[in-house]
Amino acid sequence: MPQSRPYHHGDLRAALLAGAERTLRERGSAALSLRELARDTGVSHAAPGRHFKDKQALLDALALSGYERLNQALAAADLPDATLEPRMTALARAYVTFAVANPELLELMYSRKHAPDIGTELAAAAELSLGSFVTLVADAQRRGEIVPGDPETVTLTAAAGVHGLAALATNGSLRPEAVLTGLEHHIHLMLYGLKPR
Amino acid sequence: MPQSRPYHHGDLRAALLAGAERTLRERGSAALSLRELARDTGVSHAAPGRHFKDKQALLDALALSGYERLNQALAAADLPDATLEPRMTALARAYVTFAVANPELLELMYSRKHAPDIGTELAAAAELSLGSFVTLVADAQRRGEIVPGDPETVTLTAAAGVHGLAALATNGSLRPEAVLTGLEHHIHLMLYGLKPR
DNA sequence: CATCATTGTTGTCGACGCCTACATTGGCGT
DNA sequence: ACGCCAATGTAGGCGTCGACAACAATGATG
Repeated sequence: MPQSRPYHHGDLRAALLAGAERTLRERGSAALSLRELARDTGVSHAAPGRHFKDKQALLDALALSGYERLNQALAAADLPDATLEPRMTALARAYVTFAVANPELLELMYSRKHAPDIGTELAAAAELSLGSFVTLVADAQRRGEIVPGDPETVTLTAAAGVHGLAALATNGSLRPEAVLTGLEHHIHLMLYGLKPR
Repeated sequence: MPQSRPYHHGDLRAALLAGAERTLRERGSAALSLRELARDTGVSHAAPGRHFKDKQALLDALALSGYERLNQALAAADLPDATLEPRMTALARAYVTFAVANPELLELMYSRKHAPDIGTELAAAAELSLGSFVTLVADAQRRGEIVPGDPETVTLTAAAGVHGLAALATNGSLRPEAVLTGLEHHIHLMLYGLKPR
């Protein structure tokens, strides 16, 4: 039942992305081989070239899809009407959860090596992720729940804290569950500061 | 003056590490090729194999040397007698400065793919970096300058903030100089929190 | 129904990582 | 002083990879 596939695959591009993400998750981005990917997908070794001009283009596409899913997760987790602390906690939980579930993908998304052209597209997607936190900060400032000042700066401090937590959770410095269960506490510390009141 | 080198290089291992780091800095870890490195160093393509069992071993050695220099920089920048805020600022500045000066190296150090055996050595070096912040927090708690509670947890929040800043500074989300000049402000926000007092 | 852009295949090239067999060297024990 | 040997470097080869070019099948469009 080798059931010879039709000459045209139908949706090879999506199949390649799916297979590539599987390998990425299981063995890391360095282990990704276009030829192996083609074999696993049942096409010739040059077929991927029709959909991705080179290996970097495939990685860029993976990163972009990662940002889309991350942004979706952040949007779904947002609590636009909640006050600062629960809202920040919800967003942070979504971010860290994504990071823990897709560590290699997140590493790829943050990796510094992307073509300059797709770079703009990726930068836009990345900015969108930050956007969730920007509006959170802006809303909170409007309600006086948060220190005044340049929203960008304040957002940056918050985003850095969340991203740093995710990074430490995914690179083995920290047990991921510990980060997730202790998240409320961490967010509380972030919001109220390390100095005693 | 091709001055044929003596058969034995003298310190090939160090020369390889230096050359590798140069390539890492200029073209990223993916562009690192053992054969090219051997050519640039003027030895045969198999010579590196005498000092690094495979490519990953070379990368591990690079990461380890990175941790050593980072720890040295942190130790040199520490102000053991200063109060919390200036001390934290000094450490954070050293960390972010290192990150901005060695972005690819830091990415390699944080990358998730290291052999399990060297992994222990790397983990120890990484823990040493965190150590600077741990003692900072412990000292501050002793003086009552900081919230009480599990020092690990408190340290984690602080370290995550600093590392997150460094990550955002190196991956292009942020202009590195902006992070460095705004560091005092960010640290202040971290210590005093985002909520108004 | 002819045409042709799209998509997949085959074949090839140079470079790479890694392995094995061999050559040179310098240090160590006698 | 000298012979042995571990350490270090060399030469060659194997299988795989990414990229490219030339060719084949397909199906949409007129």
